[in-house]
Amino acid sequence: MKDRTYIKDLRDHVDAQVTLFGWVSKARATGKVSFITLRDGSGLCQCVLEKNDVTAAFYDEAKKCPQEAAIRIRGTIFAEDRAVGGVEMRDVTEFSVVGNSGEYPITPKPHGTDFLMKNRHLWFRSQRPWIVLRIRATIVDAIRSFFNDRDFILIDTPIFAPAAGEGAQNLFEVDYFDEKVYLAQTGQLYVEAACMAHDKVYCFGPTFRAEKSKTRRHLTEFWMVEPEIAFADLDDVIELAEDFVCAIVRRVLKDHRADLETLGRSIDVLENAVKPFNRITHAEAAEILRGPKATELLQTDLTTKTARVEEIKAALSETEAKLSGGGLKAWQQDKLTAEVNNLREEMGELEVEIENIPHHIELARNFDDGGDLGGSNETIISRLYDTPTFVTHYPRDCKAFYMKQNADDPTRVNNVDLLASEGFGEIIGGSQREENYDVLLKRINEEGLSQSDYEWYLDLRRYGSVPHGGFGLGLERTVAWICGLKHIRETSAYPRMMGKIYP
RNA sequence: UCCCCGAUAGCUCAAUUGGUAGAGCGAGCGGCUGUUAACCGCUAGGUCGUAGGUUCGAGUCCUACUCGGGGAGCCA
Repeated sequence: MKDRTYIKDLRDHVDAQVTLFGWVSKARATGKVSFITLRDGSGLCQCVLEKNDVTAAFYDEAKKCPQEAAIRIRGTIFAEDRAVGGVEMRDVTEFSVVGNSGEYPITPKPHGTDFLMKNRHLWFRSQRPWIVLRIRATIVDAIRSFFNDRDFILIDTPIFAPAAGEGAQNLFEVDYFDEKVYLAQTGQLYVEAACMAHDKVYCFGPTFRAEKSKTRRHLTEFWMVEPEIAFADLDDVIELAEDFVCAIVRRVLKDHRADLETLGRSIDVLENAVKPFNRITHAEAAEILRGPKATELLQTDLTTKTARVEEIKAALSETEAKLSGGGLKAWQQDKLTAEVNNLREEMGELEVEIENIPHHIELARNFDDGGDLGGSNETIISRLYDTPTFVTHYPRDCKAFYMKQNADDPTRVNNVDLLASEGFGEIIGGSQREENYDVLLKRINEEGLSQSDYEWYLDLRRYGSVPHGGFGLGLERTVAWICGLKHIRETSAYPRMMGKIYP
């Protein structure tokens, strides 16, 4: 298979003969011309076969080629404005089937989520999921390059963890030779130890949460990258996070502009993700939430969403009247029915949102200064600004034991969360770590954790303890934000969620 | 754990107050020289999620269960 050209390179082969290998993504045939849209690992290309003396030997076979059959095809590349991608293959001289295809379950028509998830192994051949997984791969590469280029050392932290960090109810328990261990929910404590050896380190791998949440923001298995830096305070951590997120976004904009447009992602929103990001403290966030701005935002939401529902209702009755009016071709009926279904789906979502708004208003108004930000509050804060927003200095009592107590206000810690714009939620959580032995030990005891589990961790404060800190970035939430996906399951090739383990 | 919605052909969906189960796509066959979800004609394809109940009669009504979707709580 040496003589093979990839579709992404076809612009360099105009007027030349090439051989393509790939899968039939779409096929249409007329009497004497048939069109095959071919997909290889690099893109899509339309191949046009005309029935003539040259093609007689294989024309009928090619014409009957079903969706997703794997083929080899040789022909000449022409510049062609009518074809997607600007080039197409004509004057085909050779054609063969590498692997035939049966009745392919995923058709060009719409499918339901359940069906698509059960066919995830096939679904990601389709255009949108195909693009999303490519962007994910680019983001992973951007993450690795960012840290490697800055002399961070990669440390792989264990997935079997002996002790529960913070409360065992959201961890997966594993039988480890008759001993109870847990699947890691973070590599942070381990990466802190490595930080004292290498100064700048990061880990990047899967983490697990047994949270019984069935929402569009949760997976039970997801990837997290966690850098840790020595001789650093909270400001250093925030600066690193800011540079990091900017670098990822810039890389995706550079490599995937056309893909983002295909996904329908607003490029402007991503271009707004430049330094400096917006920065507020938890206390300021609380004030905003309880103040008129938050309520106003939600009231406006309520008005626009209610108006949209009325609009949809009008459109629905109009379309339904057209449908029952008769005199339509079958395909017109099909199209109108699809429109009706889309409208109904949108209306259903809006109605749930409208129902929740009063609750969210109450949550914001009565926000407790001593508590964590809830999901709806995060959404409110992030939607008030164009750039991603850092929220710092949360109350000590709602955060993990290892976070550095604030010097001016001991009820707060030097931590930071980064909220992605447009209500996509928290993509980063980080902090300066408590480097003082006595304070850390006191916190471990206060949280009711067993000191013996953390002796090794306390050692870091016994031998050359320095101010240090880091953060964790959730890969899937970042991909969802950058691609503008409303559901996190689409960011992973094989998403694991509550009640979902196949394929 | 709680609340709302759903389950009918391989897929997406219809089926009027309870009265013979339908369409499009996909599949198969035929036609058409430029298609972009092509088009035109024909063919095949169903224990209406499971188990009970009401009724002369249940896809339709009732109960329980299973599975799925969305949300709340909880969380990163």
